[in-house]
Amino acid sequence: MLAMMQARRRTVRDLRRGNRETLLRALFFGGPASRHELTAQTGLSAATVSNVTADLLADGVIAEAGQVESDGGRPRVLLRVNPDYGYAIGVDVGETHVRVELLDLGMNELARTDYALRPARHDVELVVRHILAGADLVLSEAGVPRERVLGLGVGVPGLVEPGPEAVIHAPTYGWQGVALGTLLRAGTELPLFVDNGAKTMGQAELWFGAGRGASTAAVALVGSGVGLCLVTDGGIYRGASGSAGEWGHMTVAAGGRTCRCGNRGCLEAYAGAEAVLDRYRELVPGEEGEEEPAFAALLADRSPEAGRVLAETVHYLGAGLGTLINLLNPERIVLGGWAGLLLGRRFLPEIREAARAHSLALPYERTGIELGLLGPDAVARGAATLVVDGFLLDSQRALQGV
Amino acid sequence: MLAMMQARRRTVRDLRRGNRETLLRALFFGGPASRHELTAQTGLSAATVSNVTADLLADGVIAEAGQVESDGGRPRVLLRVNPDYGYAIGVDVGETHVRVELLDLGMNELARTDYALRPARHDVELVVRHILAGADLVLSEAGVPRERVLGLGVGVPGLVEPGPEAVIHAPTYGWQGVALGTLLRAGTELPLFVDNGAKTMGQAELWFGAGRGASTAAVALVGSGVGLCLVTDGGIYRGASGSAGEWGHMTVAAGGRTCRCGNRGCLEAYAGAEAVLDRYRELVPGEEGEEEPAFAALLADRSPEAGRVLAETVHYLGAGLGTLINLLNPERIVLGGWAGLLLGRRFLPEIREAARAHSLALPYERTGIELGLLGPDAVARGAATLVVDGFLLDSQRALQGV
DNA sequence: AGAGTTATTTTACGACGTGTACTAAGCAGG
DNA sequence: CCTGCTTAGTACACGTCGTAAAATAACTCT
Repeated sequence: MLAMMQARRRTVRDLRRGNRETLLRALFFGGPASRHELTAQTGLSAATVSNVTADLLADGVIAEAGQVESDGGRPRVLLRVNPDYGYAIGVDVGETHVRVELLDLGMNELARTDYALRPARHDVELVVRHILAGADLVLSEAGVPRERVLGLGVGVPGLVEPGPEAVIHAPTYGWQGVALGTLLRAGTELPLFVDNGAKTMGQAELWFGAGRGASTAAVALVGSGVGLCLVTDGGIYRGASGSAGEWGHMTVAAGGRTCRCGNRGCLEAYAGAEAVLDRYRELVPGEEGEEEPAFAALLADRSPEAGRVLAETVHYLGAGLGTLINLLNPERIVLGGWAGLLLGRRFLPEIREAARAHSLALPYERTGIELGLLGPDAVARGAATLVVDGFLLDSQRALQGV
Repeated sequence: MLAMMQARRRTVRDLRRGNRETLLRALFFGGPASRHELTAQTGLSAATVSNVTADLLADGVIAEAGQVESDGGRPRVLLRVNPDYGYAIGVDVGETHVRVELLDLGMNELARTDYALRPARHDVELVVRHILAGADLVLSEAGVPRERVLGLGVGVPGLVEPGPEAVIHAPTYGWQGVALGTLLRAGTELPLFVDNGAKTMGQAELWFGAGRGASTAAVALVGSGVGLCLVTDGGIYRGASGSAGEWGHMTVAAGGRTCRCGNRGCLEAYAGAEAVLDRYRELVPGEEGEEEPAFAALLADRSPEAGRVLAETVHYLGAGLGTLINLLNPERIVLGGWAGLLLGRRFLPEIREAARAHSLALPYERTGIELGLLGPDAVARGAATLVVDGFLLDSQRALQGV
């Protein structure tokens, strides 16, 4: 019922909040800008820009940043987001480590710390302790007072149900219905933002990487497994219960190989690094070693067996990408994740060709397929962007309750 | 750049427009309601409801609709959308006919007409003439003056690029870059809304059928081919260039059967009625007849061959649905289209089971898979809803220019 | 120093939504 | 018939908002 009714703007004060947000986003993404430029960028009148920026200045959210000389007129005063107004903590709960980063509002990294995770031992309590200890550590290391922290963002594997409990289902970790939000809440007062790691990485690429400027995109995270972040209208698309983007388990070969999820013919069973290495070892038996070096070695291997496995991988990846293109008609697709980047660096033209072969001509032409530009920090960085996004949405309330 | 900046509310008048829209949608979808009920439904204050409804009443957009007795107080005055404020024309350009319907704002059908299309002869000029003649006919038949028509909605097959030209690419029809919008514009002044038929059907199911109340949904149109309407935030999702939802050509069996699109392993090559019949005829040779009776006969056929073909169809359909569930995490999936309804009536439990087998447990559980509730008129009816949606969005401007 | 130019801010104004007080319109009971 | 009582809807004063126009600020150029 409520569905098609949509927009729920109410009072005239929402207007102010919205325009404040618009201006702040323009400054955050558009770098330093003068009030004059802001009127052009936002479509607001000069008076409103002046008015709202005065508020933002008074609150300390933005600051003046020098002037720009003019050729015969009053010089423009540049404005920018005050990097020290607040800070965001981003956490990446990965397969082999928990990484904690502290960023200011200029997205400068102030401190970081890493905790190694023994493979296949992902005790939830331990991870929670790492996150909380890491947050304490980076804050004290950078000398940032806790009350200026806008929040703690966490990128985790698996399905995350939105809400304060942030219930996680990550079979690979043995996490079944883990309420990470509740567990973290017991140890910190900070606002929490928990989401799937592919989604946080996706927002990082969208804001600062290969997804810049796209309002409709898909960011693929190909690592040991396969994840995805769907972007619609410039924001992460989460679906009805937060699990949208489970690309890795789409069926690309009905009745095909068995996936670790139990089904058959999943994309992940063909394109995930673990599965690729499995397929290779079926052809050329060898001992199991660490995944990343083994995958790199496979890419360097010029044997026909390696070539066959990789060609197959590209083929199925293309099928998966083609389905994304057909189904979602994205403006851009970003290929990321450590395995995705390794594959892409060598095979991007082939991957594009495979995607073309598995999609309709028109949407394919409208889609740019690019490699991710952010390194291995993208997940933690993206987790911090969740925090920052909340701040941009309502900068007035952000630090009030603390 | 502009992507993450989003909301662009500007002036205080947008507020009014938005609240007017909210109220009007509440009345359109929530049936007759008193002002008092509207305050609860919309969250607006009683004063604003009174104020805005006064505007709407003055404009004739809504009307009073009797009273409701009370148990000891002033009785409520019911308000409803004035069905005769404006009218919408919906057109379905189908495989075998062009259907034109005239609806009032109460979504009552006032008139309709059909033009048969000889199969495989879909001359664009002819279709345009049918549409224009049909519009004239239904208007004169119902005695509706042209200046009270809110627009002409058309559901067509294939990819539709948004914009006034409404360029269509429908290989099955031999339509390559046909600017239907331009062609229609030459023959009528009415506001035009051209979109893919699966999308129009989807919005019809969303508004009045099995999709009611869902804000995230996928409506599948399984006919001779396979189409889809994706719904996000209660509205049709179109992607970057309008072609989102090309579900029929997703790869479900990499390297599998050749599809009429030229690729291999497309869902449509397994689940579209044409392909199903082809597969059956490979097992049991027979002459080609009309598709719908042949498909119905196949469903009635209890031979092992028929059973095998149908089981396979259900299997692949389930793979396609499972991918939708994984990727989009919809609240609801509606199975429609003539072949989809025939299949679903007999095999809905099996289809659900196949979808379950091809998706992750959690999102599957959150998704309701239902049969479409609207009959063969859904495409035309949905085309009219495009018009109505435009009216609800800005009822003030809707009939002004005419 | 004065004219010219461009960037902000101030001012006056009209539009909006809200809360409060008020009016309208019924019922129950004497 | 009249007196409370209840509920629905409206009028009005108020504070907020964004805007256009006018004013001011802060430069450059001559």
